[in-house]
Amino acid sequence: MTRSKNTEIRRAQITDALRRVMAREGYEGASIAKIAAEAGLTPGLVHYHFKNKLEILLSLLGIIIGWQEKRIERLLAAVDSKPWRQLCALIDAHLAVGREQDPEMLACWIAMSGEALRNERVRGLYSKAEAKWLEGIQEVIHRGIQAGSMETVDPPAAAAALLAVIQGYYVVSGTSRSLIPRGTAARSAKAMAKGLLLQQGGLSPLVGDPSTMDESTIMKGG
Amino acid sequence: MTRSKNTEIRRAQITDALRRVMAREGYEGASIAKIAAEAGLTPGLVHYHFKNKLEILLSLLGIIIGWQEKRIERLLAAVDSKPWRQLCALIDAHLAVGREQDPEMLACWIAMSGEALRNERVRGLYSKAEAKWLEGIQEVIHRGIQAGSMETVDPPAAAAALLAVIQGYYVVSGTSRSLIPRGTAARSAKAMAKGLLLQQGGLSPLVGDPSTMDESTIMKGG
Amino acid sequence: MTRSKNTEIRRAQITDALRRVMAREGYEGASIAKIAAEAGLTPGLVHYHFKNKLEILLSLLGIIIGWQEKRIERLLAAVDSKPWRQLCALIDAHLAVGREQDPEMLACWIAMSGEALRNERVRGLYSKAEAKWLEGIQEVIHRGIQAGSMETVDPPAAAAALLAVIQGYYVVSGTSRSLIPRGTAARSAKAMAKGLLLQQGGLSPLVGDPSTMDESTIMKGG
Amino acid sequence: MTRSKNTEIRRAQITDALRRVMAREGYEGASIAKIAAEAGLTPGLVHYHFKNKLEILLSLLGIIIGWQEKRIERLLAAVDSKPWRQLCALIDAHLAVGREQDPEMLACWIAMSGEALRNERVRGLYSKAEAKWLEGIQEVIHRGIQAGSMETVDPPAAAAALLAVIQGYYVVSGTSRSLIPRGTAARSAKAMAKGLLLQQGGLSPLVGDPSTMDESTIMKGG
DNA sequence: GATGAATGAGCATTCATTCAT
DNA sequence: GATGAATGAATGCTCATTCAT
Repeated sequence: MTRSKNTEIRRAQITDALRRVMAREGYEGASIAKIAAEAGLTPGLVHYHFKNKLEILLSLLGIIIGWQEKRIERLLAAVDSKPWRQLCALIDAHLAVGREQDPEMLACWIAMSGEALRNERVRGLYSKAEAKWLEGIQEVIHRGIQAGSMETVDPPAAAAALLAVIQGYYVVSGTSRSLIPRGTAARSAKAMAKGLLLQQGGLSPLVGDPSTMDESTIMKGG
Repeated sequence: MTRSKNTEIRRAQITDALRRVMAREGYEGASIAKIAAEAGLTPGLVHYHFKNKLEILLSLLGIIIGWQEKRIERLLAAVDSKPWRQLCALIDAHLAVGREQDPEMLACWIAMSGEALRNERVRGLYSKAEAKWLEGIQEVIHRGIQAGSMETVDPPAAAAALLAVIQGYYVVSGTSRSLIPRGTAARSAKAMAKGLLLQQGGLSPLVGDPSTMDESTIMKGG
Repeated sequence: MTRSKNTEIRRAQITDALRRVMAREGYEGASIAKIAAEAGLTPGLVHYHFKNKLEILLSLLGIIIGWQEKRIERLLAAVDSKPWRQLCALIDAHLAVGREQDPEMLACWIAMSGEALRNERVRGLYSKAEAKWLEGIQEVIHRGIQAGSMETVDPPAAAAALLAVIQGYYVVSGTSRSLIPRGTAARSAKAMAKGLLLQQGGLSPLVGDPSTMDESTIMKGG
Repeated sequence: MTRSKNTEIRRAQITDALRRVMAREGYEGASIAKIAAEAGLTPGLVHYHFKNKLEILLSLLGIIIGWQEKRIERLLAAVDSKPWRQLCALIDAHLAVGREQDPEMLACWIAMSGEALRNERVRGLYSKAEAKWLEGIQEVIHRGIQAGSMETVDPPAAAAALLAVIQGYYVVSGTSRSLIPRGTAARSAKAMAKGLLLQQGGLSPLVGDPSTMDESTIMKGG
């Protein structure tokens, strides 16, 4: 009696199984049979709980977005923290050694980017996940500007740049791990954030049209 | 008597067809039948010129690497150019509006990253392409340090960071184009390069252990 | 609730369909589509019950071995029978007119010998089937020697020779049926058994090195 | 000019290539491409010289028959030889250690038996090859009977039995080599020939209807 | 004669999905 | 809810054969 409606449990099992299989074999490679086996269920049951394979992927994306949301909320909730502190915490949350994303999720994320390219619904949710990231970063930048500790002419561009940095480290570390010296990702990301969000006097030309920029301009800035 | 060979032409046709189909449908989705149709050939002929599907992918990767190589060589050949100029040129070559990678190639590149995760031979070549990028960046940084116009404690890390930025912009612009304000990629990337390669006095703590960093330290730097 | 299994029934259907198709078209000629059609099933279902085509062949071989085993056990179980009687029964079981192997199974057996040449797993099982035959023959010869009614310097060689006779009649009758006068196989095989297992005084030189043998030696024996 | 009409050379090359490939891979496994490669030719050229794959097989069979014919003619030409000598020579020619058929031809022969089962033209020629064997054996038996050194109520059956022995040793040694003790084939075959062709007084019941035969009958014979 | 390109049918196998039980 | 059978379309690939050169 009371044990009816285990639907949610089953859906979670299946979604999580997709995550693990997809990390190993990609989305196309994650057959219903493999997902079912990974979840300890039968293929038929998978389709009882999900209309089709795409729905499982969307469910997984939804869960990832939820995690993202919670993580960022928690970080921003530390209201008393200074903006730079929060930004560094945000970067560390994604890139710091030891606290690094688990490789399974990383492979999964890269695989999803491929699906996002060609499926509108996946792209919608994937964008939403990236947008959550972006919002968090933007919020911190906004506070930094308010507090006077950050400075940029184009806050959305700066936030997008930091998002790109994080995504970029994901892809490169997933596909050619050895190219990134161990433990440098978070540190470099912070240095780059500094470049984006601390305007040094005289350096602005560098940020401007590169065609008008020459070595001497830069040297002056340095 | 003996019929003349057209293998190279056909291989080029097929490879290019894969590029176009893969941009639309991913690697798994690019069936031999679709590739053949795209190239205006029959499926059997595709296998006459390529041992299997993977070989077409590797052929495509090889071509991309060749392009990369040439592009970077050309940029670096302008020996008289100042390092910062060269670095900006490198960044522009990959990210500047107008000269942007064609979207087909971009989608293709993302799809390949997924294959690189799972297939050793693809990963090998993919890494090689990334390594070519990296070499170019490192070469410029090296010159910049020699010339005294750049400064960093960890050149390989800085180069890797810039590689990640480029890859990151690719992925984000491919999967959620609207998140990146139009025309800001190259500009932001240069600002971040500045953060990496221009050490401002007193700012080093930011680059160091974030746990020892507080707001005041950063302010001093700015 | 849970649907009942019919795998064994289906596997038997499919295995038997292979036997029939293979008799007509050989192993390579027995496509999954043909096997499925012969069994009244769909090709997909064949692969639901068998991992691949080879497994169907091995299943068929296993069944044949089982039959062999039972037939021979039954024959030998007649313990009180005299060895020569048992040997004749064994020969009759394989070669006697009327009780002859069904032609389908015979064609199947020849087709399998071709696969046994090339595939290790098939060869292993095929050998096992032949070894079962051999064991039966050897057991009877052993009893014959014990009882003093049979005589040979090399029992294993004699048993192998009788195995070859049986296999030989199979192949010849399968490939050029008219060459063997109807109804003579079992009779001739018994005469040959006599030559192997009844040592006549003075005849040994015939069995020895043929180079030392001349007509007069043989005549002495006869 | 003079070098035109190399057709026969090419046909021989191709036929011989089929023999080698078929020994390794069977008839179905011997693709035109493999045959061509083995012969050092191009696939197109194979079809210039042979209408289709079957014709190559028939050509090969024709050659084998020719060999058979010559071998047997040579043996029988030694008219002065005594019949038992000739029979032993015949057996040795096929089964004796050292002079054994080359394994390539043996595998080839087994593969052909499979094709003979289902293709009428192959079966026709295959039978013809076996018939040549048979003729040789029958001729020797005839001489033996004339000379009084051999004795049998059914010469064709005896000849067929010896053919079966030879074919049987081929198959068994091809498919499960270890079952036949090394070097015993020819010796056992001769012993069996003796059983067939030397009627010992009182033994006839064994050769007759087995249902009328009992142990005592046989013991009398021994 | 000879080459290599091209075709089209066929192959074993995989798989998302449906459905009877 | 849950199972396992069943389907049918697709996939990568092979191959005998044809043909322009």
